[in-house]
This record gives sequence, structure tokens and C-alpha cells, in this order.
Amino acid sequence: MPTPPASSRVTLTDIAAACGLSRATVSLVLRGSPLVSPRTRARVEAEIQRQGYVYHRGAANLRRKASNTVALVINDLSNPFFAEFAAGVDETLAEAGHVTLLGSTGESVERQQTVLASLLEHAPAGLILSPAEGSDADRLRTLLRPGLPVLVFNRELEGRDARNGWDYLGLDNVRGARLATEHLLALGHRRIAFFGGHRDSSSCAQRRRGYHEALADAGIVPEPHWLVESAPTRLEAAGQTGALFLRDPAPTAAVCYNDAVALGLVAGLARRGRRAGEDFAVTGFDDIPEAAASFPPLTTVSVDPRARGHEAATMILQRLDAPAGAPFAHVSPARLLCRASSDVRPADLSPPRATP
Amino acid sequence: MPTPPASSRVTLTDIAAACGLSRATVSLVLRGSPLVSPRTRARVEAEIQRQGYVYHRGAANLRRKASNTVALVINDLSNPFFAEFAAGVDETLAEAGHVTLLGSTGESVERQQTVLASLLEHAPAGLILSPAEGSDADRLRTLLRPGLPVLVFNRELEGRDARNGWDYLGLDNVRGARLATEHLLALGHRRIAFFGGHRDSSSCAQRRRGYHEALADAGIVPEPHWLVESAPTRLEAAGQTGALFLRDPAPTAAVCYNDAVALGLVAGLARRGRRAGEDFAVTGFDDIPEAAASFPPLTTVSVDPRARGHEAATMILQRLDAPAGAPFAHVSPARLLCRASSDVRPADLSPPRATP
DNA sequence: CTGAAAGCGCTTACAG
DNA sequence: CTGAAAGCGCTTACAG
Repeated sequence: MPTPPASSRVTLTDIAAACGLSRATVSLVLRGSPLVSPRTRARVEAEIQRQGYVYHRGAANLRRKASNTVALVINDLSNPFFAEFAAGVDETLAEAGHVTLLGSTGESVERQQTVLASLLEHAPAGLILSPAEGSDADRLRTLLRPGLPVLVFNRELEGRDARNGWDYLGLDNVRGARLATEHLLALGHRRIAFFGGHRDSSSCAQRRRGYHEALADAGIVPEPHWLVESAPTRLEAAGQTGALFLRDPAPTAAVCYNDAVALGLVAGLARRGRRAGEDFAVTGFDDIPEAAASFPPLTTVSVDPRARGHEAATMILQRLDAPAGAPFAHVSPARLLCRASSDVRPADLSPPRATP
Repeated sequence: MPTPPASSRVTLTDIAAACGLSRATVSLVLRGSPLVSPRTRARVEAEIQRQGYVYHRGAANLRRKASNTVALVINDLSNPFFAEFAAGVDETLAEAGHVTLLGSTGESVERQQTVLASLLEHAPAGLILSPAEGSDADRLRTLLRPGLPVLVFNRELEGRDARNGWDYLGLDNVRGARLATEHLLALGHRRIAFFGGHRDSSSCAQRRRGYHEALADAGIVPEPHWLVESAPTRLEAAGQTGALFLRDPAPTAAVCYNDAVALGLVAGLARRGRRAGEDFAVTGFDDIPEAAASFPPLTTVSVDPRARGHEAATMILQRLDAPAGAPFAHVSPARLLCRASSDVRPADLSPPRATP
């Protein structure tokens, strides 16, 4: 018996023919319609099994003018924050029977346009977009068909009418940084640095705002040298550690832009003979998995990116069911997790050991 | 002027009608055919711009029996190794104009079947699969149409005829662990532990094999208590640190299953008053970003998951061009990166400080 | 409960 | 270089 040519796909027509039924009936079986008798259904299902038939969702979607696909565009998966977010999105979408079309921008507005254009040709039912830094609402709008459900995540868009009827899910960066700063103030710290991040990034600007607000409430005006910038990576942050100690009196604590920067600072302190949580207080932001496992464990602000992914997917799925309706903007609360890295009062600071 | 109903999609027919051309001609323009005169092309392109036409790749794919989509199925994006791999795959696919369909299994064979079935209904041109632990080649084959280009990554499949004509891209776990062990041997260590990982995981088994081979070549038979298992996470590994020191003489060095475990061990040692790279030698595996930035920097085996992602995408793209041909199996070499965490000879071990 | 016909948006020969 | 016709694999009214 010659094997059938691998090229010829088994279609619904083949199943119908083998069962002596019309294609319409088989189609009803495929979609679980109650109009079909159990006996017919069983026959069709057996035949599907026998011939190894695979539903062609693209054809169905074309005919129905529908789609079970959602496009997810993020900065880059090598950032654990986005990786966790993407994992959460994909998990929830998959549970609902949807498929994730993945795109990444590498924080480039140009690549974002290209990647979006390519994804949109697949006619996704919705879009979850974590915009690249500097994204412009007007340029994006030219790509997106009116009526496409869009959820903007994590970063507000620039440009007039930036909200544009799109849904928004953000993180409470201001309040998160404020909580961290207030925690250090409550321990008695007065000279508190804001360490790491680039001032022009919107999330850094928001976190700095929270820091400034908390200090202002305590009647403290930060010295310029308490504000240290660095790329948001461990290595760069470790290298900037010295900038905190250029002038006397030096800060006794630092609110860090994120966990990567905070861990870099902890390493940088170690190299200078200082121990976080013993002679300097450190807080992070993000609660990446390493935060709890590092030594000392890192006090940080939890934003739970995986949960945010679930949230984002749920929001877009709702919107698919009800395309109309006022856009919602939700800002997820940030929670402070107190751990050992900040567990020191200025009065108890042990004197730093001499730098080797 | 009333706005046109948002529901009615602009199609190629609309463009053709507006230009007074046939649909075939417009189609040629869309695909950049040289058969069309420059004037006609310009007119069509202007009209496309004007009406905001978006190519419907699903319809085109249906007609052409082709696809520019590749399915990527991995364990979970919250593992940085897979996140980097996925980033590499997506990057290379996007450059080639393909779109990534993402699926994750959470290391569950059942979810893998479901997720694959859902992705395959979208008729991807190819599949990159990092199989869940315990995946069976026969069960997978029932889902995959014969002739679908498949690249298996990272883990060999179980079951008879497991290769099954599919391409394979693996990591040289055996040689990587051997390199790390030989490095410690060359420094003079004789009591070397293998720390972390679950024995039944295939990558752990392979890394243990390399460790055993290197010891055997040096005429060393490992003591049972040198082999310590743990979940492949920092926290679990830190908790298992004590197991290394239950018996005298204790090991002076450890080859760790991966970087997460190695960093956990470094933290665990610190809690016991021991410093990696000063009174104990530690090596990791994976070269995650933190490895270079931790304190001390971690000696590790580099497998460069992002580069492996590029490689995997390139392999599958080649296979799309040339579906036939013998399957290839490529094992990427592992490289040892020597850093401070292993930079100590047994003769120079400083005596451990007393446990607090 | 089942079937014949039309059509989703595109491309593919084939003729001119 | 351009156009009329058929068809990719499915679903949707509409009849029966």
C-alpha cells in the first residue's frame, strides 16, 4: 500500500466524503454543535482520528472574520521582568484557547513599527503592547486598525491624545518608591540616596518622584550627590557605587531604581568592605526571584510581573468579548517586602572596614 | 462626510477598484513583482496608503499553502535560560520576516500535547520544540503532520526511533562539566563535589557523567556524600550547603549543576562563614548574566542560550527552504569561563571562620 | 438533524 | 504588462 503523498493535507471535505456526509455537518461536529446526532458525531470523530485530520484555524478565521490570536509586543525577553510578564500573558491566553504572537522591539521605536506591522498582517484579535521608550501614539495609530482592542502596559504613550481609547495597565512606581523611602525614613535614616536608572526613562522618573515626595514630607531636601545614575544593570551599578561616597557626610541608605541595580550596589559595597544591611541600608524594586535568595535578602518593592501578565491577558480577553465601552486604566499597587538588606538603623551602623 | 463603518476591512479588491485595475495586478504589486510597470505600482501604493490597507497574510497563506509562522514551544519563560533562547529565536525569525507563535509547557507532558495541538491548528511552517521532561517521541508524532520541519532543542526524546527524522540542537553538557572538573583538578583539588540538580533530569545526568569521567581520568573515585541533590534553584541550593560538610574530610570544591545552584551555594557558604574563591572553590553552568556580576564573580560554563536561539532559528529556516535531506544533529560546544569563585588552590585555603 | 450554494481575502495558472 | 476564472479550507445562511 503506497503511502499517500505527504503534501496533500486532510481536509474537512475528506472527512465528509469518507462518512458520506456534507461538509456543513462535519463543520458542526468540529465546533461541538448540539444540532448533530450523537451517532453522527461519533462516526465523524472516529474518521477524524483515523485520517489524522487537523483543523485549519486560519481558514475558519478567514471565513468567520474572527481570530483566536493575540499579539504580544514587549521590549526584550532577556529582561526577567518582561519574561515573567510574557509568561503570565501566554499562560492565561493559552488557558482561554488563544495563541500568542510574540514580537520584541529591543526598545527601538523603529523596530517596533516593523514588528507590529508584521504581526498585524496576521489579523490578531487584540494587542498587548509594552511600548518602546519614546513611542508616539500617533505613529502607532497609523498601524492599528480602528476598533482593534489594545492594552498598553507599563509605560504611558507620548503624543497628543495618547490614551486614544486604548486600555492601560501600569505599575504604581511613584507609590512603590515612596513606600521604600518611607521605610528607610522610619528606621531613622536621613541621608538617603536614589541610586541607579536613567533619569529620562519614564519609570525611573516616576520612582524618583515617589522618593522626592517622601523626603519632602519628612522635610528633607536631597543633596545633588545623593542622586546617582547608572544603566539599569548589576555590573554598571556596581561600578557606580563609589559615587555615593565621594562627599562627606555620605548617605547611609539608598533607594535603588530596581533589583538589578540594588544587587549591583550590594556587590559594590562588598568590594569596599561594606555590608548591606549592616553598615548601609539598601532597597530594590521588582522582586525578581534572586531578591529573596541573595545574601543578604533584598528589601524590595513587589510588582509581580507574572500576575500583571495574567491581568493584562484577562483584560484583553474581556475586551474581545465587549469591544465597545469606556477604556479602563488600571494601576497595579506596589507592595513593600521588608528583608534584611535594609534592616539597619543609622545609630547601629557598624563602621565600615577599611577598603582593601 | 460620514466615516466608513469600522467593521468593513479594506481589501485588495477595494484597492483594485479604486485604481481601475484587476485584483491580480494589485496582488503582484503587493508581492513586489517586476511584471508591473513603475507607474502602476506607484498608483497602487498611493492608494494602499490612502485607504490604510493591511495585507491579510492568513488569506494569502491559505491560498498559497504556505506560512510565515514558526511555532516555538519551551518549558517556561521565567527560566532565564529559556527566556534568552526564546529571545534569540524570535530575533532571528523576525529578521527573516517570520512570526513566532509562542507556547509553554511548564514541564508538563500533558500541557505540551494541548499547547502543541493548539499551535498546530495555525499551520506553522515549522516547529522549534524544547520538550518537556519525559516527552515521548511517539506521542508527539501523532500530533505532527509528516513533513513538518521540527527542531528539537536541548533534550533528547524518549521512545523508540526518537530521532524520527527531526533535527536536533543540543548542548555539550558532558564536556562542559568535564571542563569544570578538570579545571578544579588542575588547581590541585582532589575532593570535588557535584552539587545540585535532580539526578533524573537528563541534563543533570549528562553533567554528572562529565564530572565522573574527569575524576576517573584522575584516578579518583567520588565518595557518595560528594553527590548532593537539590532543586535547581538558589534557595534550595543554599539550604543544601550543609550536606557538603557532614563528614570529614569535606570537599574543598564543588562543580555545580547550574549557576542558580552555584549562587545559592555561594550564599550558603557565606552564611557558614566560608567565602567562595577563598576557602572553597565553586563552578557553575549556564553563564547567566548574574554570573559575571556576582561577588565573587562565578567561574562557569557558557552555553550562550541567546546564540543557541539564533542557531535554532537559522536551522529551522534552512529546513523550510530545503525540507528534504538528512536530519542534522548539532551539539553546541560549551566553554569554560574562569573567574574568581574557583580561583583557590587547596594548599591556599584559608581556614573557615567559626559558624556564628 | 442534513445538504447545496455562496463567500472570507488572497494567489495561481492561463490567455491576451 | 493586465484581466477573468478557479480555488485554498472553512462557515454561514437558507431550505428541506
